[in-house]
Amino acid sequence: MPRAFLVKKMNITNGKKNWSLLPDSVRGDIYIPLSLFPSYVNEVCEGSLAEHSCFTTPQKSNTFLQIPTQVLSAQLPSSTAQGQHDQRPECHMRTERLPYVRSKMKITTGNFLPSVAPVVSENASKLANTPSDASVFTCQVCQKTFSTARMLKRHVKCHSKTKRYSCEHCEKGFNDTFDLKRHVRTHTGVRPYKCTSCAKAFTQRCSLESHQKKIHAITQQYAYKERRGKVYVCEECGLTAQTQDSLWNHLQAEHPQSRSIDCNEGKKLAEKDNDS
DNA sequence: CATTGCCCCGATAGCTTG
DNA sequence: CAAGCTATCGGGGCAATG
Repeated sequence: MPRAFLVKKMNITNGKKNWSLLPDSVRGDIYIPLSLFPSYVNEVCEGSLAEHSCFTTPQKSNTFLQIPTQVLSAQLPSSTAQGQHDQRPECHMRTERLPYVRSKMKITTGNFLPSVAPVVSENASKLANTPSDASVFTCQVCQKTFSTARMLKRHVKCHSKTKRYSCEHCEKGFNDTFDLKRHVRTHTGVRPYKCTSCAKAFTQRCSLESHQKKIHAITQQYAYKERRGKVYVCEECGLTAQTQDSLWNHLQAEHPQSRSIDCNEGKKLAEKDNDS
């Protein structure tokens, strides 16, 4: 039964939040009215063309899109919006629905606010002279900029139809193994993140932290984007271990048939090879 | 040594449910 | 409307590779 949360609909409410007023260090996101998105970009995104064509070398001129400076400097087209549109056939749950358009776009460089964001590489070259001296790599599909080619290359995949990892339960595709693993928990019911104040448990850490903050007034003492302690999750029963060895022992004792054993076996062997 | 791929992560949007 | 759920995607560590 398709969950309705997967049936996303366009909900571009201009002015819902004035993201341009927020410093990137605080939010890093801006909202893009769909009306500002050039229609021909959609055509460009068809098929795998995006994956092949949306690179620019750093600082080089960008003639792929000619979007007015005043438009882009305030509101850039949503990359994920187009990506989602293309990705519809990947999931049967989403087919024959309105194309889901994410209104959010993350500004990843952190070096500039939307109001002063460089539009094309002429301005980007100026950005390269910022103290961080970060190069700017621009996606030619959505004009999103990245400080490294590596980030751009990965971003380009979101414009592509192809998903490398698919869920064996629902055939939904993901670009990231971790995203797939996290998704599978929705089928297996594994909820590794348990609230210490009540009996509730969650599939994602942020859900737990949100719950603790709202319900128990427990605020995590972490800085923005600070990493929490790593937990090793048994995807068979949801048990969490503090170390890989603990998880390994648990798997051997409780789930000897688990495929996780095989995966961990490989890692263990690799570690042994490295040690020797 | 630079690049690349894999893996894991947090932040958050947009949705459903009660 | 608050709480909870899930997907998306950028950031970054680390090991493998050329």
